[in-house]
Formats: sequence, C-alpha cells, structure tokens
Amino acid sequence: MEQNFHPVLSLRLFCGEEKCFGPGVAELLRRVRTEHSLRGAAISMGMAYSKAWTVVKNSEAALGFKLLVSTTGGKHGGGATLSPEAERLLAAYEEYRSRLRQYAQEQFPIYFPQLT
Amino acid sequence: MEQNFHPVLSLRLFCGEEKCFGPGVAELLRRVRTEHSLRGAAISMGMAYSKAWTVVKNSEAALGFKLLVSTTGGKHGGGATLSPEAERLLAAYEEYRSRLRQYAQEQFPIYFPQLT
DNA sequence: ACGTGTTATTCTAATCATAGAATAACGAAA
DNA sequence: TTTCGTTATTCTATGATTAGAATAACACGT
Repeated sequence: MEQNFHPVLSLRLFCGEEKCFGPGVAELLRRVRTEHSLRGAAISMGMAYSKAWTVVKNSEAALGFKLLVSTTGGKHGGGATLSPEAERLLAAYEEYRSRLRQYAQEQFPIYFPQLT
Repeated sequence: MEQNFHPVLSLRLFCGEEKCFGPGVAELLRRVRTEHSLRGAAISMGMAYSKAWTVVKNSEAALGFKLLVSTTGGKHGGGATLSPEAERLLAAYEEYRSRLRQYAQEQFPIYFPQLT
C-alpha cells in the first residue's frame, strides 16, 4: 500500500446549512483574475461557461454579495474581474487552506508512521 | 453573510494517483463495526448494498488489502467485521481527521476575523 | 431437505450532473 | 449600422452515478 501514500484535504465554507464557497468557485475566481473573463476561466479549466456561471451565481446567492464585477459589450466583448469582497474572501480562503495543508503534511507521519 | 459561517473539511487518502480511502468508506466501516453487516451498514445510511459493496471493493483494490472479513450463511445469514488492518486504518484516519478539524476550528477566526 | 438472511456479483433502470446549444443584450470600433 | 466577443439565461441532450432488481452461494437451525 506504500506507493506514495498521502492525504488530500478539501476545504469548503458554509453559511449555515448551505455551502457558500469551495474549491470549484475558488479555482474559477483564481482564473478570472488572470483571464479577466469568466468564459476564459471556464474554458481554461475545461468547464462549460453555463456551469461556471451557475457555480458563481449559486455562491453569490449563498454569500449574499457579488463575487464578479462584469461588463458586457465593447471591443473585446466585455469581461469580469473579482469584486473587492471576492478578492478578500479568496485571499483568506487560500491562506487558510494552505495553512491547513501545511499542518496536515506535518501531522501525517505522526498518524501514519509506518508509511514514510 | 454572517449566518453561522464555518469551515468543513474533508479528508481522503491517496495511493499515488488513485484515491484509496475517504469519508464514504470510513462511514461504512464505522457502521459495519456496529451493525456487524455490510448490508446493515448500507441500509442505515440510505445507501444501496451494491454501491456499498463496490465502494469497499474499490478501496480494497487500491489499498491492496482486505477491509472486511465476511462470512456467508448460517442462522443470521452471515455478516462482516473489520479486518485488523481496517481497524488500524480507520482509527488512524479518525484521529488524524479529528486533529485536523480541531486545528481548522482554532485557526478559522485568524483568517476570517470579522465573522466571529 | 428447507427456510432464512446474509455476502457476492452483475445488469438495468432511474436519477442526477454536466456540456453544449440557443438566444438576447451589450458597447466599442470599424 | 455591422461586426465582434463577451455576459446573461434558459433549455435540452448526453454522460455519469446511483439505486434497485436479479441470481447464486453459503451454512446454520428447524
């Protein structure tokens, strides 16, 4: 069983019962930041635009604020950028997640000693 | 957004590329421990027996050892218990997971201060 | 022998998730 | 005013997941 045995942990945030933020939206937002477009973000991760749009919309609904500031029309057709709240949320999510992953990495050999 | 904002983290273990253990199998094993039967475990969590069986079988294949010691026939039709390796793995998984969750709980207000 | 309730295994049917199409709106530039 | 590439939105067709049926084997008790 020893073949590179390792933990993977996924983090999602809930507002009460309903999930409001997780790996999916996070990755989309990350890519919107570099693509300056939701469509570009979706395509770059092999996801249908309609799905990406739904994911963002659901997250926004659960959170109660907008994640994307988007414009339509214009020379390049428009685009999207992260709202300030989205920037903050994504930053916190990423730092928190990386902290947890680091900790998970550290603790792993303690709980699974024979596999290192 | 403040309505009981909280993190949920899920832990799964990989052997190289393929997932070999996660929340699904873990919950099944936990219930096999009290139900003394895979069927009972599956039913108790509203899962089809065939699915439970597949889940366990896939996990066993990825891990390279048996998770369940099962008997067929007899007065009560047979049943299943955890193999010693499964007991150890499940115990380690649960302790590790609870440690990570505890840590996540502690760190949360540090990364999401305005929400506590 | 037979009934019982399980494991084991495969197959099919139904459900769910997702991709992709279709359509409209938009605004800058040509 | 037409073209362009996006956002926005809904709908449908496809694909993946899952539940549940079906069948066999098993061994104990009656």
